[in-house]
Amino acid sequence: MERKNCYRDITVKEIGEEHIGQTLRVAGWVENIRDHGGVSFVDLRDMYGVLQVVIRKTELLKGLVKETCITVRGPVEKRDEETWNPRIPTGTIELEAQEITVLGKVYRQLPFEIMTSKETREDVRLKYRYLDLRNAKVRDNILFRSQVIAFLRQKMTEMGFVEIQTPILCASSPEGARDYIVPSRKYKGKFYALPQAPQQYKQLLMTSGIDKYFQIAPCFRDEDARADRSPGEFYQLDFEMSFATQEDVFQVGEKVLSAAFERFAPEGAAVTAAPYPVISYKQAMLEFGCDKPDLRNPLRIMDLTDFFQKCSFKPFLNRTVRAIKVHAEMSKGFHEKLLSFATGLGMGGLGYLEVAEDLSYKGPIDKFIPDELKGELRSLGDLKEGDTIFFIADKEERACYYAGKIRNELGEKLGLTETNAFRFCYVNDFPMYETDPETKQPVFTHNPFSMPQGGLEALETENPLDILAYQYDIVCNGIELSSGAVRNHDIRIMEKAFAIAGYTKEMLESKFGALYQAFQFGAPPHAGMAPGVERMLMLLRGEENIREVTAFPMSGSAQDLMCSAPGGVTEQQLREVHIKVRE
RNA sequence: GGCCCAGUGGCUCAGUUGGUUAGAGCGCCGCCCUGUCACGGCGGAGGUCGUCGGUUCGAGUCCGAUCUGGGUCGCCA
Repeated sequence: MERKNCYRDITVKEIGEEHIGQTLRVAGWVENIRDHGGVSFVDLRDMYGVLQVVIRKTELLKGLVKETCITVRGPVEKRDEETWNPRIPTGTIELEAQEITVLGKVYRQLPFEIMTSKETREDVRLKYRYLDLRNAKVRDNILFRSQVIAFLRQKMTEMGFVEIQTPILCASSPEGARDYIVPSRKYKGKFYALPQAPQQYKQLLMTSGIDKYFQIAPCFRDEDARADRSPGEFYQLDFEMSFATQEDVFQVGEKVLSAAFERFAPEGAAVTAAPYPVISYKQAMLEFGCDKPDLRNPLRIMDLTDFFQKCSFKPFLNRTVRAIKVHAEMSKGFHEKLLSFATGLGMGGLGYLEVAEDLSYKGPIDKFIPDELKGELRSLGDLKEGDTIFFIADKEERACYYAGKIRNELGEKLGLTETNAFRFCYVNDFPMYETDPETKQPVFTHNPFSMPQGGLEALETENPLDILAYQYDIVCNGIELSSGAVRNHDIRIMEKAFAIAGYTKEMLESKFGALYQAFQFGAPPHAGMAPGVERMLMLLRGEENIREVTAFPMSGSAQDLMCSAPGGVTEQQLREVHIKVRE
């Protein structure tokens, strides 16, 4: 039991039938008042739960309204059995108030009702977030977040990782997202930047000889929001390991994520056990139509481009043809809805064939498939009686994209996609470079600090677009949880890699000076990743919006509606940092 | 920056083809009620319909602009 003081002897978490007969003091908020004239009931809420307070001395009700902060003293009593409330843990007891003291008075009408705050307009909730958080349903996500973060810390520490805080005020980095910048007072015209990720610091820690680093790291990016992406700041479970290969990182990632998901997933949820399936970027784009495969969906996309070049169906000639085989009952109405979904995406149509009992095909495309090729299609698609095979044809990139969308739609609408499951995989072998559509020159696809596969030799001899990077993502249920890479720790390979992307040695030296210098002094090979904390929490809680797992979120347009940030500053503050705001 | 949706008492929403004094539920205030637990009953207050401009005899409703919020594309190495 907590130490007693003038506010309370016990919390609602601790109080129980064992306290019946004792006179105790409890503190909290008035969640509800039910006034029956001679007797009244107050639901007293603290962080842990709700306790019914009975008031027989009517004068004690005076001054109480919903959400008044009070302390109550009186005997704990057993309720008559017919008045038990099975919906709360304290439902068999109540406290009879002998004395009530108001600790925090309510002076104004509340902007919304606490118990139903989630139904209120979001900007109003955010303006009064401290009231929104009084709602147990809202608050529980934040308490849950605390537990998950504590667990992740414990797990990483157990695995020998050292938590190290890296700077919040650091140098602006030219690559990546837009930086939040902070003007310097001491150096006129110079700026700090808030870190988009502790990327360079953690690599420098490896160079320092720290073997395994981690951090629940705040990251800041000045980009526009999405439902699953806060504008401004978010947290990553950032970690990095020396003398580590891709496989070593995979083992740590799957260990910590499976442990966390097994511990915190809803009752009965299936969680992928380590080791996770590893899917190459190329395979993901083919079989899933995107680089974020949702493995809850059993359907796979196949490529029938070559086959259809031998057939006479004109819309499929000189097109990439992807196909999805489904074994499920489908009504005419289902096909109509699916077709309108497809055309809604921009597709010209959605052909399909049904496999009949005698293994012949039913569908308008059948007559374009020569009889001698019908068997080939059957074996290519492993087609059986009752199967339906859908065809998606377009230019390669479109066909790939559409096939992915159709796969998702089929999986969901036919009920094939698992529910209450967390299906993880790694996606790896991302291309190192892609072509900039404007300049037609190679640019880094993802992280410029990744090690190219094949090292210096590949950079010197191969077409840059064919070079793969030791770059990988963790994907869960179609959501990218994390990116990571084996880093490029060799200064010569780095110079070459940046040269291909159009950076001179001088640019590399000036923009990434610290890494460039550090890697000249015996840098160890190292690798890591950084799963997003909010993404994990959203998955675990089934929340669609990142604000629901953040205590004090900004609005989508990057404002703190509660504290009015960003806000103006005084002329003096501006002068001190050498800034004049243009009208 | 583009596109889509929304904005009507404190909250959630209704409001027909442009036509009387803009309604409901919850909350709030007052009174009644000795076992409720989203208690119940009776009564009451509370709205320049986001803002500005236009069309019209007349605008919550139609048009234009703008602000705010949400979603999304761009963006997010």
